[in-house]
Amino acid sequence: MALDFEGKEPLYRQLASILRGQIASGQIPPGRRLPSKLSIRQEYGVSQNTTERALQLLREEGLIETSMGRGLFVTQPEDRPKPQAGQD
Amino acid sequence: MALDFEGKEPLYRQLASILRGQIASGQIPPGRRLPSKLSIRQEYGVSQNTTERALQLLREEGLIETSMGRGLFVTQPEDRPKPQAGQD
DNA sequence: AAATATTTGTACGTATGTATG
DNA sequence: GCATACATACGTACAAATATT
Repeated sequence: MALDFEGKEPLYRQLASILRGQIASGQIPPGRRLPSKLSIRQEYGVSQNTTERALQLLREEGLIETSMGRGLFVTQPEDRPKPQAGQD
Repeated sequence: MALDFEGKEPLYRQLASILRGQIASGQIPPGRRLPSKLSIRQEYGVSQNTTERALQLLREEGLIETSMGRGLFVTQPEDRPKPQAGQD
């Protein structure tokens, strides 16, 4: 998956969608660590800010938890809140 | 109210708290427009980024709504979601 | 109608602090 | 002590929607 830099969908939302998909599909299973923010940034070619915003969305959705100095982790499904409307 | 630039509390949280207080106290009543992001930035001496993050918190809490090109508005209390824990 | 100003939204880059390994 | 990784914060630029002149 790659970002559409020309599209109207904001990059941080696109990035969030991609990562959300990887979590939903089990490609990155619960408890597993995600790539570091630096890796994500480099892989998708976006800024730290954009990466941060994307991750914050996932954090709000309860899909990931961040552990300072350790990394980003996929939450256990039973720990996730009920999804509200409008998260694609 | 002013920000404590030396304190350990992040500036964006401090700023959010101040604005939250102004809303809660009725100083800025429901339906009323808040100062623009530029004004906020200038008044408190923080960056756009920091202002944005503070406002995003309030947006998540349902205290404000933003209207592109128009401004930031205090939501009607009946439109706000039940407050979750940990919003000081 | 048209140009200008205001205001929010997105995005970049950079620097520094703090926690963990 | 050093490397890795997340967190906060700064400044800047431009796009998009709205309001004003």
